[in-house]
Amino acid sequence: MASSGRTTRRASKGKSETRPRRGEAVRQAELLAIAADLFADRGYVATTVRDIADEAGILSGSLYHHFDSKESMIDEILSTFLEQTLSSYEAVIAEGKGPKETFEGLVRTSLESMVESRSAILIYQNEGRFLAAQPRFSYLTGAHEKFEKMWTDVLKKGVKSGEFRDTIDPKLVYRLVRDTVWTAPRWYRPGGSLKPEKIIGQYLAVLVDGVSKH
Amino acid sequence: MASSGRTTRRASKGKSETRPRRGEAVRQAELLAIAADLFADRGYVATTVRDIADEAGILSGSLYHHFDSKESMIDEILSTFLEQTLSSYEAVIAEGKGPKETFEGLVRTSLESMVESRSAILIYQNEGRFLAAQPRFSYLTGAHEKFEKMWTDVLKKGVKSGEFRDTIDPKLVYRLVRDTVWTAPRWYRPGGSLKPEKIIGQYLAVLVDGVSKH
DNA sequence: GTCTATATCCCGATAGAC
DNA sequence: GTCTATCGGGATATAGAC
Repeated sequence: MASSGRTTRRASKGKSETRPRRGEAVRQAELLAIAADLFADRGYVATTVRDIADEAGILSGSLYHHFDSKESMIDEILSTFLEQTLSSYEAVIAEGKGPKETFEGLVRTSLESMVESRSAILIYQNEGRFLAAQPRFSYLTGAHEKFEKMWTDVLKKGVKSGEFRDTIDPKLVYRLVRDTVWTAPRWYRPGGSLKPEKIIGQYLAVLVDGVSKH
Repeated sequence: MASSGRTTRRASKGKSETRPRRGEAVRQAELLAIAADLFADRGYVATTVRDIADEAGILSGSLYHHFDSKESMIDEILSTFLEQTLSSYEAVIAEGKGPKETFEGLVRTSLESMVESRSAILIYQNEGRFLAAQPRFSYLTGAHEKFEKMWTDVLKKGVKSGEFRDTIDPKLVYRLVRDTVWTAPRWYRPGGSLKPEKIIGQYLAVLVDGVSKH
């Protein structure tokens, strides 16, 4: 969900709406998907609201019926993505397996999210640092800290259990792994001949072997 | 060097120049360093020529005495960086050591370049894809192909020699390693307490162990 | 080599008709 | 829910004085 207090959608004025069939939420999601692809490909600043409207087949002014601002669009995209990621990480950890399997699970779920959330990951990677400086996007820092704790906890447990080498620095290895899995969407093409399962297999082999004791 | 045919600097009109002492090249390098830091921190599109001029203590119009355009600045920054990187990779390979040592050398020289070229690496990573689509920056694709060949050649030799696992896919492992080493400048801070040698040590341990046969 | 002053363009966003 | 029309602002770049 979007950060508290924000209104992404303009307030609706009447109580009964005549037409829907497809609700406003559906239309909003369509427009957000278009915006996300453009933000990911060209960058947030370089993408104009006219670009987004063009792609949607409407005029730029019409976008403001659905969203308060360009900023609220990227806000919605990022907060939704972070929610999903946090939830998928929690699910992996809740399985209660050993450090090695949990580490594998985190790598796997991160890479798997490329298929559905490729644009959001790219936006998170490319625009995150810049946005995190603004109060409206302070939740980015919060999510970042949760992620770091989850990953480093698993790494530390693996060292303690003897499965991982005791020479690894959990914080640095976390950064390596995080940067690795979140950067793959730069060249991964959904629907291409290179399947996610192959990428996951190769990445798991290098990363798991890279931290394990032999 | 900049790509052929471009004139980054305005043509000088006279034959004898009265003043230099510190040549124009020095002043240009100063301004480029300022621009590179801003491009890296805020993004190329979000950085205005006024930002650069402010930081240099002059007015925006004055910048155009030194450079044709904002675009020629990023061009100069990127082409210089790619030249240096290519040259450092060639030096490592020319040592003629085994696949493992050569692989280590490539990782090491990439990470070491963070200290001197942090901004350029960030710009290359963040703006490269967008720029490569323009004819002026087609040399980015050329450099990219050379880098890929160098890295994958080393990986293939390691597989052949038996030092690296024969299950690795050189192209995919190359992408993992490349993304890993070029993403570290996102969080590395020159002059901070986290020394490059420590990062290099941890990264080498994971990556070399991750590809090696045990 | 820098400043003054400005041309030209395009951005995000708004008001109100339909 | 989209279009018409437009605002106010800020962008890159230029011409010429100093």
